[in-house]
Amino acid sequence: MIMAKQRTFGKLRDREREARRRLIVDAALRVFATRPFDRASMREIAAEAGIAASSIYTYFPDQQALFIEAMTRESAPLIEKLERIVGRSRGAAALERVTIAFVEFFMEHDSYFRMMTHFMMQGELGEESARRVGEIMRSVFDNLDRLLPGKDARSTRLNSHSYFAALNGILITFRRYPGRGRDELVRHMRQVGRKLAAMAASGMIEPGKDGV
Amino acid sequence: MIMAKQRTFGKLRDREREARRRLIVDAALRVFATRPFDRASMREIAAEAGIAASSIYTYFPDQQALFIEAMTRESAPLIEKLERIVGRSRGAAALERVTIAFVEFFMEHDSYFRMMTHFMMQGELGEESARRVGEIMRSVFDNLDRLLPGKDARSTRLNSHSYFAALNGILITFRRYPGRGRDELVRHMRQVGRKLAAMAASGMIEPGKDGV
DNA sequence: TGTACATCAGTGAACGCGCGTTCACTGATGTAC
DNA sequence: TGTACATCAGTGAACGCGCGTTCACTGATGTAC
Repeated sequence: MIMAKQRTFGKLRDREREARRRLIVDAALRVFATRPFDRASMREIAAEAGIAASSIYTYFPDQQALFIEAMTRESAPLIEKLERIVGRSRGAAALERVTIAFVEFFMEHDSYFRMMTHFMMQGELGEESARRVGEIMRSVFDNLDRLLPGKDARSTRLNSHSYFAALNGILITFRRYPGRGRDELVRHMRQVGRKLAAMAASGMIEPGKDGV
Repeated sequence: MIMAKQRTFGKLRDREREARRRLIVDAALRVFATRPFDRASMREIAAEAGIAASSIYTYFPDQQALFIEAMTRESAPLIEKLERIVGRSRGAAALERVTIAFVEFFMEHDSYFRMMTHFMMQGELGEESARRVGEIMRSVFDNLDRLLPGKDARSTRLNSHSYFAALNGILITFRRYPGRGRDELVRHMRQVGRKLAAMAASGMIEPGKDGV
């Protein structure tokens, strides 16, 4: 009996702990919506969550762990969106839809994009962080695989890698291209995206394999 | 006479000033070879140049100006390399050569790549800085234009933008892909690059326009 | 049911650090007469 | 040629800032008897 009771209390405590972690991550995401993630301080996130900065360390070992958690959370809707598109269409049209979705998503989630590229570029991640970044990337690759089938699994994956790189490049290169307004840039990125999608459709998809 | 003398002295002084600016930029580049540019402090660059940190401010208004100058300097050999390739070859082969050159150059000039993406992404550059970044990008576009002619000037430029984005994406995405060694990654990036080059060659270059 | 004790999330203040930049000053060099 | 003065590159120390993280402590809650 005592054991059972303890277990129940333990579970409740765990659930509360989880809930509090979530609140902190929520606060972090709200702060990230305000400013680039690398200018979001622990103090500011704590203030947004209504707790002391030191309290964050009860739930996360350090800043990077919190950031990675926030990033993982924010990636979920993108992955779902890609799955939905890939689930109901194929071929060049689907590729174009994925591309546009990618551009729009990252324009809406600026901090996430910066975080993702930051973590992809800096390469001094802890083991766990590297694992989680890798996992997000693989989810994207898996979806692209279904749109860009090559002559075998290896070649399919290479297609996905190449196309993902191109997608990233669009955002990196033109998100802040100097001297143009935001709307103009979004239009331009869509255009570049469509170009790349068309190019990939004609250059990558093996005839008769696109499942349409 | 006096005027002429003054002018000569003035010129000499200007030349010396230029030479000293160069020495500081040289030192900065040496430091950038050691660590990511965003961890290179003014103090460290000054130490490398053998002067006091405060002396840098005699030659550059602030850190960003120095960094942009260093970046501009470091971009010169890349542009020259691209020009050489484009000058003596065309079509799919040239595109592949450009792609490989791009990958190799940025693997050798890590800090430059990080700086370039940093400045492209952050978008809060001063007017002069934005102008210089834009200038570098345009130099690359101009060279790509000659390899990716479209049906008109507008479409040619769109091709170049798209391909440049893809090139950037390769580096961003795979330069530090977790769990792989550097050589393995370079091989992978070359492979991805060749894939994209082939794709662009078949999807972008208008038949009869590639000048081969 | 009441009381002494244990646990632990949460806190504010402080630590230690590193940074870009400013500023009063120096000393060497050039200028004027 | 010699002397008083002006210029200005270069300096070291300090300013002011913001940050991630630690730590001794608190007070509320749960536990044991």
